[in-house]
Amino acid sequence: MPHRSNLQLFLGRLTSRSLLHTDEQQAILDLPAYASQVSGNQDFVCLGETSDFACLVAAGLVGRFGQNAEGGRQITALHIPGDMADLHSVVQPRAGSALQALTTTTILRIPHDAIRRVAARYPAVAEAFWRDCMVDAAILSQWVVNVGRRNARTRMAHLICEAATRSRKDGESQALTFQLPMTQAHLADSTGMTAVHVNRTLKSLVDVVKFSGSTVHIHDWDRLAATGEFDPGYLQIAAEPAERLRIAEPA
Amino acid sequence: MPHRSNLQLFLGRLTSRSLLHTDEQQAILDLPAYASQVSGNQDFVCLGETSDFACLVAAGLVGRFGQNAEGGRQITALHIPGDMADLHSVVQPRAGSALQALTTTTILRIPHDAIRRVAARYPAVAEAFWRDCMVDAAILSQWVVNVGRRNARTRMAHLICEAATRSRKDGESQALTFQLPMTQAHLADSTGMTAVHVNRTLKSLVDVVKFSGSTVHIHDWDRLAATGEFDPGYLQIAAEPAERLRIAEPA
DNA sequence: CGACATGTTGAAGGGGATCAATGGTGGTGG
DNA sequence: CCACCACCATTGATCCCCTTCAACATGTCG
Repeated sequence: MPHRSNLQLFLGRLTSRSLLHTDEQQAILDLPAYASQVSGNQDFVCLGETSDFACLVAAGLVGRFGQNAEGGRQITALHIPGDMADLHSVVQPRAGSALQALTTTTILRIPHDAIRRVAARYPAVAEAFWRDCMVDAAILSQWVVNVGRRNARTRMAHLICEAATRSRKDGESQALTFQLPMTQAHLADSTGMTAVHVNRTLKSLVDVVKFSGSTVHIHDWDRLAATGEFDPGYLQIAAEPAERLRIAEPA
Repeated sequence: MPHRSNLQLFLGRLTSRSLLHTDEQQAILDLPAYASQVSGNQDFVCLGETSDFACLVAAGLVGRFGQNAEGGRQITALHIPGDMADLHSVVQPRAGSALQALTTTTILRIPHDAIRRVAARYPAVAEAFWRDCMVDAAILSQWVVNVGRRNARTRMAHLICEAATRSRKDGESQALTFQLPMTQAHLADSTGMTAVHVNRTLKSLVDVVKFSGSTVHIHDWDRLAATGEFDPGYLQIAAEPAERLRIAEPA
């Protein structure tokens, strides 16, 4: 199956927080997936739409968008490759916000039916799905704090720290260079700022972090994390297998 | 059992969105619950703490709190009676944010064990729990938009509309008077503003909505909803039983 | 009655928005 | 191969929403 490696990436996300047996892992890898390309700044899930599949990001970058009455856009979540952008749609099929590709993106559509079948057969998988959704919620909660109670520099630094940490490959230490194909307008929509002010803020951070095209170079992680008031705990990235949880069918 | 009516309220929340059979409903009503009082401005779940119970709000008001480095507080969620304030803790026992009573509050502590047993025995209940958590996430997502892309008047109006709609009793139409025991400082922490500016903003809304102590009087719902850009869809309050979902064990 | 939380009001300042223009850069087609 | 165009980054000038600080009023509860 050609999509195997992408499902593997998603499985890696799950197993970094939840303990799954090999048959359960296999069931996830065997999920049917239908690839499609979406070009930048194009919605592939629209507000209010009812879908019968969930979207796994295979490559590129996806943003969840909200909007105010004047048309001002606000990104409420970012999804990088390996993320299931709308796993919640399994349990709540009517989309409460739009999903848009921020750059050319490949997504795998996975039918809700198939996901539900796996979740019904393996309670530990259902639990892992639920937990994954709750990590997204924890991130959302941090974003409220970020936008509500931090100034521009801190917001921007926090966003970059989060993106860097989430981009980290399983087992690796913090990468100081990673891909983040966002324009300054996207950064503005993520932080509740203006594109103009994003530009000025990035300039003020230039000796700590630097964008070159779609790759980010962090020169001083400690300083970036300090100015971003960043504590990675909420991302629930288990360092040790022992920290991974399994509630279903206790041994 | 003395806590029966509170569990009934929680059950009502669940069944307003999910279809549950009578035995499943009964299992929820039979959950063990240990009441405790918390006085205002007092944390009862602390950041980073690992808990083995979830907290059902029986009376009063609860806020989930985040903080920035300078000590600025940000409320990221409000929980009214009938809400399980940290249902997510079932699947993620380490608290990512603090829970604080905003006024004198009664909470019922329900052991994770018991909740897990019910969820394991009745998949439809597990699904209802998951769905309930996703409604909280949808609210969180709206808060990001609110704080990120709306001005003070709109923010405040939106918050009040949301509180009013959530306070609505099952089956009733929109109440124009309801309890919301929050100080202006609490409102400020919920909207990412200053207490001073909350005061001025409320004054500018005075012919649409008015606080008297802890009760809110809405004089003109339509105008309040319009200035708050409020669309209740995200709260997923099913008007018709037919809109309620059940995925497990399809008929 | 006194202490303390909460609400109210004024004055001044700033962080970020807004508006507008210019400079890069990559893609595309003639 | 270059002209053109769309998109993105950058910079300056001005404005205003909201913050900050400070004082005072009001209420409430021991």
